[in-house]
Amino acid sequence: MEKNQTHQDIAQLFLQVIPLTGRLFALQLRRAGYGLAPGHFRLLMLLSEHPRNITELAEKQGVSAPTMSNSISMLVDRGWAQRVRNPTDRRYVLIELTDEGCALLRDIQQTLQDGLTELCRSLPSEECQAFHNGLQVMLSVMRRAAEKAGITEGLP
Amino acid sequence: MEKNQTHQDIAQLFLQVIPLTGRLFALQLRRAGYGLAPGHFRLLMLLSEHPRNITELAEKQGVSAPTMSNSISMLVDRGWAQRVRNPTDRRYVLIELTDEGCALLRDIQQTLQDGLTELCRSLPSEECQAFHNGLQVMLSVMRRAAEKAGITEGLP
DNA sequence: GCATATAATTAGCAGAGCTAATCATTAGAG
DNA sequence: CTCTAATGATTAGCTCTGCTAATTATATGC
Repeated sequence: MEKNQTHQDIAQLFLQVIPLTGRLFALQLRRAGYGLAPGHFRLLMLLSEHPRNITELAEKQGVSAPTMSNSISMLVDRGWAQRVRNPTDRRYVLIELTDEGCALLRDIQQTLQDGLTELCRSLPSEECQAFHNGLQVMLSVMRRAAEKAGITEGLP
Repeated sequence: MEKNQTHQDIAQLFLQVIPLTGRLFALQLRRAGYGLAPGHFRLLMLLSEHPRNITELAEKQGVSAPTMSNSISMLVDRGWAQRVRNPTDRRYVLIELTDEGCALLRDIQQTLQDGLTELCRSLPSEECQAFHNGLQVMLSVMRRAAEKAGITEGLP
């Protein structure tokens, strides 16, 4: 029973912190002025690993294929990605980041990272450590959740 | 220099785990079938504390007043909230949850909580503890971030 | 008592999500 | 070999969440 108590506490904390964090993430991204939605940041990260096709991206992102197709069109229109038809099976369209797309991702990552690093700076080192450990557990938990939800995670 | 290394690690982990978590959160909410966006969940939580006016909600949520007005209209149309004019200053509109709105929030909270509790069940107890500690630090960090970003946080 | 400030809404736009329908290409059965 | 399935991507048409600019209603203050 004691352990279930902890699980409840975790769930309650989680439901407080995640929506807040999500709002902040969206807000920072909006203020950065690139017109990127929160989901597109992850999309850029997926593409930065290696080119992928629409269907795979849609699955990994947990959205429908038409939605992904539109998102990619947006990235292409802005010069951040390009469509490449697979010559051996011409049904497939491989999406790859352009140099500008890579630069954009690096830029946004750097901005967000700087902000967070700044926030961590005033943290006592044991809290820093706790944050770090907690994030590691959270990542593994969320990866299992992703698997269960059918959105194959796919980041290294 | 060693501490900055930790900060970097934290930031990188954070940028991996938060977008993934956000996608999962949005997906679960979409699949729950209430037609709620991730931000609306937090909005319901804010309203469940006590009634607030549009401007205050917009600030706390980090969106513009017109956007908040529209979101509230949606909640009202679906019977989850109601507008009440403040009689002493009739410019203000206080938004309060209806009983249906409270029930909806409880319902969604329960669903999300159950899913997370289930995921935690298979976690070794020290990882559970690490997750819990990490979330506490994260909450305090995000509250400071919210303050810096000008979205006064306001949850207890 | 009238100008100004404040709270909320409306108008009008872009973009992200959906389903259903369509187009292009490949794979497979006869 | 051809003609039907299946598969991948897109288009069409909708809803909803964001935004800014403009409008309406109410209070405040000189």
